[in-house]
Amino acid sequence: AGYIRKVASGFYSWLPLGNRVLQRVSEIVREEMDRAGAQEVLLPIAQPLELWERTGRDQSYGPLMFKLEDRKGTGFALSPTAEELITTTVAGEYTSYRDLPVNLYQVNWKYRDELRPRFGLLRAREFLMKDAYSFDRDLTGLQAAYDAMFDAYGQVFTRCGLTFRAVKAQSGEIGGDTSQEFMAVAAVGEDAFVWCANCDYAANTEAATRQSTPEGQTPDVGPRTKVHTPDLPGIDGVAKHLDTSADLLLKAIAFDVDGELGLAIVPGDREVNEFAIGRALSGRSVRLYGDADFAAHRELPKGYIGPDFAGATVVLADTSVRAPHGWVTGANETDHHTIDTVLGRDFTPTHWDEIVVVEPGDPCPSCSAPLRIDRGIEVGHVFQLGTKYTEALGALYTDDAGAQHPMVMGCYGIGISRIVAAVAEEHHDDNGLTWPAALAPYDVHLVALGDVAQAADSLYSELQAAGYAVLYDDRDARPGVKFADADLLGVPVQVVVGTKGLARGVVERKMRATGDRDELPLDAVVPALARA
RNA sequence: CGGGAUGUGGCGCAGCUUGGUUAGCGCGCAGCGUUCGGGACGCUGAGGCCCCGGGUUCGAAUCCCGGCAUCCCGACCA
Repeated sequence: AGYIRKVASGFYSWLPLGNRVLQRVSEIVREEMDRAGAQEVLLPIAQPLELWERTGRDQSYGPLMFKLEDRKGTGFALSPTAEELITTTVAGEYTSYRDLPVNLYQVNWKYRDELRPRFGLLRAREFLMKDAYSFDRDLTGLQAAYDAMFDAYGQVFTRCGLTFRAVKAQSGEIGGDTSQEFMAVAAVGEDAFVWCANCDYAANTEAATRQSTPEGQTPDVGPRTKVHTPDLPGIDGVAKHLDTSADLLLKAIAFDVDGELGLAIVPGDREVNEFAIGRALSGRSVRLYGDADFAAHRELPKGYIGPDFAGATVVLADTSVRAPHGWVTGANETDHHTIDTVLGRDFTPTHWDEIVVVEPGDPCPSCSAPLRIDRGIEVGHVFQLGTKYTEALGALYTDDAGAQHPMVMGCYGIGISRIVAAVAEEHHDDNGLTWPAALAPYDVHLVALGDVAQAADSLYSELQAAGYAVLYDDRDARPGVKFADADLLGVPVQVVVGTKGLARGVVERKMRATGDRDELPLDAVVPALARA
């Protein structure tokens, strides 16, 4: 429809129509940020690499950053986000408890050299983002700032016409503790999220958990018995060979925890959530074993590790392992499993938690109703960061007793260019776009048909004088072309001035989204539009 | 980074297997004419380093080698 044009993978030019939509989203965001008490700033996109070295994120962000050098060889990065720069800025400008709280935001281009840009604007390498950063004296202040931002975000997405859901999130690279994502519900979305139709629980798949299983009775089964299970790759093969089902097997997934061996124990039909292991062992560094780890630890019988493996210092079991079964598990010996393996008698986990990837139908952790999974586009994300950046970069304030403390920080992002794509995804039909009024590039699409220039010109002026943004199609083209183009561009209200109607003193109005049409008196178009 | 595919006027594509006239089609664009309320039609015309660099050959869009770019799946990441 001529809104954007691709320049390179992940880079887009915004043409006149697209730019107008982008500006409208930006203005909505600015209004809601200002209303929430934030102040707009504008930071440089090219930022000294030295700044990123101070928090170590030049390494952890690494290849995701576009880097460049000036003529003297000083390194810069194109901003993928701006925690470092805003924190040093605040450290230089605000020093007293009397200065806090403060909340600064900008609307600016961000750059991330994604491994695989895709889906047009949904995952671009250059994208317009609103990033806000709050600084408070303490956690109470942070919570208030976070809540205000959360509410403002809801306003923004509602005004943009998106169907969205706020979900509990994993913080990821940015760091910090509490965080929530705003997902625009869309089948093309890259992210799956879990939600409960019965209560307000919602979380992305990394953060989602199911209701825990209570402690059960000890099952009445015979002694643990070793069986020969050669050449049986995978859980299903073993289950079939032993004439049982995958959910009665236990997987023992090896992971590294601060250099020691950990095992994650889950039923054979479930996947381990690596993030959940990290949460369960909070404070410790966790990483699932890969091929290189098994190569370095020949003593591990890969594929045949049991929950009682002697070398493991941490045995973290999903609570569903409490179910009273005689489990089939690895025998800690290649080509062998054991049957009738019983919790408490044959193995004892050191830790319990919810560590499986949630699947549809699992019980909701807060109300036990069946959970559902949908896909969405992440259009916003709010974080409670704490003092990770303010300590590293020296953003301190002096309290009323003269003591210094790191400021308590939050950060809040909205993908503005991504919203444009998400709204287009939700608001279109076979003929083209059907913009919500708040985002449309124009309020009215005025179509002149035939020899009506005088009437159409004056109506155009009249509408503009009344404050409407009007797209005026006065081309010398056939009616069908004009109608089709008007539908394609998706301006919410079409006003058609034609010779037939003009003879009766009327123009036709068509609502793009619904297709509803009616006639308006030529001399009362503005008041009629105002009533709608 | 692994797998798959594609690069030919502004856009969408054919031609390549089997090398050989001025490289073709649709849309779009320009001029003229007829049309004119749901993507009209006729005539005329403009517009192409056939992704780039090597090579084979009398001759390469076509065959060979090496790059680059783009898209899709996955891994990864927000």
